[in-house]
Amino acid sequence: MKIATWNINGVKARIDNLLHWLGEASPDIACLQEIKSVDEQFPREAVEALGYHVETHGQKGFNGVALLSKLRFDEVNRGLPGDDGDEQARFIEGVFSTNRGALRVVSLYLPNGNPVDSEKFPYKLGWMKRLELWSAARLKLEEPLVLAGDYNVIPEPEDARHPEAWVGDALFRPESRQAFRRLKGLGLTDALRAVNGDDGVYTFWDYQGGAWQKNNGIRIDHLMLSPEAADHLVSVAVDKHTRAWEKPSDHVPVVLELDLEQS
DNA sequence: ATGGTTGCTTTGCAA
Repeated sequence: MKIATWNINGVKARIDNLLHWLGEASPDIACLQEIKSVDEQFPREAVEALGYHVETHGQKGFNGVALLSKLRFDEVNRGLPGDDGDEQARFIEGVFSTNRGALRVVSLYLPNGNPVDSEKFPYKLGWMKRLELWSAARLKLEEPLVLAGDYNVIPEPEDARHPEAWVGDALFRPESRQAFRRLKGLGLTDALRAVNGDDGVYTFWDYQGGAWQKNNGIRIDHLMLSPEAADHLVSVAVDKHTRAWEKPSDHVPVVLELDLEQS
């Protein structure tokens, strides 16, 4: 079972890249972020033609997440609980049937949080607290759970080519990193870190300043696994080559393989 | 070096 996450930075601008990547990577479940589209305008027919079921949680202009799955959805839940006033589309959960029972997969787009002296930073930290509470409740189910997405958090200095340039940024502020550590402390495994160690693997390179050419990257796209999912961890790969494509997203896909089968 | 790039809500905003 291959489960991937990719911030595609606009599904309408990226549809050719998305279809090409789905064809070559063939994930069983793909978690997309920043579709920047309302549900009605998501190019679902083109994706369905490749054998995927499509569930979206979109909004006009920005944010928006989606789940694409070769498996039938048993259940879909939109929105992160804990704040009825939160209108931003950043969270969608799908439930699937496997040979080991229910598998839960979340596509999440955590708030960026910049600038830190605006209301955006407390919104980010509040969102992370809600994610922690939600995760703690889900972990009690003792099921395979994959929390995949753009966390907008650089967990450690090793996750940036130039960590000194990120000091003070919402992605690297102590409060953001602490909240990420609290999430891990619940018992979640950072899959890419577990497989690769601290060896400078990145998932995002800014469009500006020749960041890609200089490998000035950061690792902010993460797949967090419950113990029941981590027990089945086979491999994690970063599809770095997509960053060199025409009209690339500034993020690249991360692909997780679990020793689970659909049923 | 107060810049640089991309996508959408477009001549501003969010990333």
